[in-house]
Amino acid sequence: MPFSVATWNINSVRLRMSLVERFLREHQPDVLCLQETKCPDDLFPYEAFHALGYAHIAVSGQKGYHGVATISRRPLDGVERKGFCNIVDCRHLSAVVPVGVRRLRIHNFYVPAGGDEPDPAINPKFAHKLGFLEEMKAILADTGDGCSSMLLGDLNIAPLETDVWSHKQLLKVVSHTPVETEGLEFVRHIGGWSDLIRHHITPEQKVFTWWSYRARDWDLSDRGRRLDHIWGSPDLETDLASVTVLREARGWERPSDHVPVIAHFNL
DNA sequence: ATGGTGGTCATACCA
Repeated sequence: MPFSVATWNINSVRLRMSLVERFLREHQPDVLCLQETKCPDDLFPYEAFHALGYAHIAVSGQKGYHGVATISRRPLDGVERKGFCNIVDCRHLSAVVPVGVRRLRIHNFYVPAGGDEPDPAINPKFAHKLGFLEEMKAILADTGDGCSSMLLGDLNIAPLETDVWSHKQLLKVVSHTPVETEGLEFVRHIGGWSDLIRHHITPEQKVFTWWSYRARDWDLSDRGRRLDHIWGSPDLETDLASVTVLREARGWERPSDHVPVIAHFNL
């Protein structure tokens, strides 16, 4: 049975609802995980999603900052919102999607960006990011309940050398410092997760999902990073059909600085 | 070494 899931840091769902609608019409993923919705739950644009056939929506939003939402054409069961680092940020949402005889738990994450200075001693935002990673080690691919699992979202870290435009020039830049890249890889390994984007696109090949707003010509300079991820329990590796990074969406009118990433499965 | 752009919510804060 074909099944697809997408992740997209939308940077304000209300401002960019027309882009979301275009994406859903053109790609029709079964499940869309949004980050940085910047939208309180009571103001979420439910109706626009319902009109496109997405009847099942779980949100964890707050005013102005952060916020995640999981939008689905199939029922969502067992919705959970985890808190991290004793801060009331809306950065996680999980739900279980029944697909045929199988059940798929989908964790939607928005990891803290971490500020500019990569030193936890002087930058509380970076300390928060490292603390968040520490607590993410508890999110396991196999929880023994018979579900396959996915962990996806804006993890704000580009772990591999080919996940950034210049490994050497970004080694001291937040998102690609060794403490972050090694930390994220540890979270992934200890949780038993497979990096599904890299399962489909070899590590030799550069892949980016984010390009800064500050570049004069993002497309020409191509100084991107792979900050958005799709991880899965190892059983999903054999079910994975393809992964699409929708680079063209960065060139849409008034774009997000992140683009959608879609994983297609045969479950 | 610096500033570059964009969103939120009304003034700086965050990315």
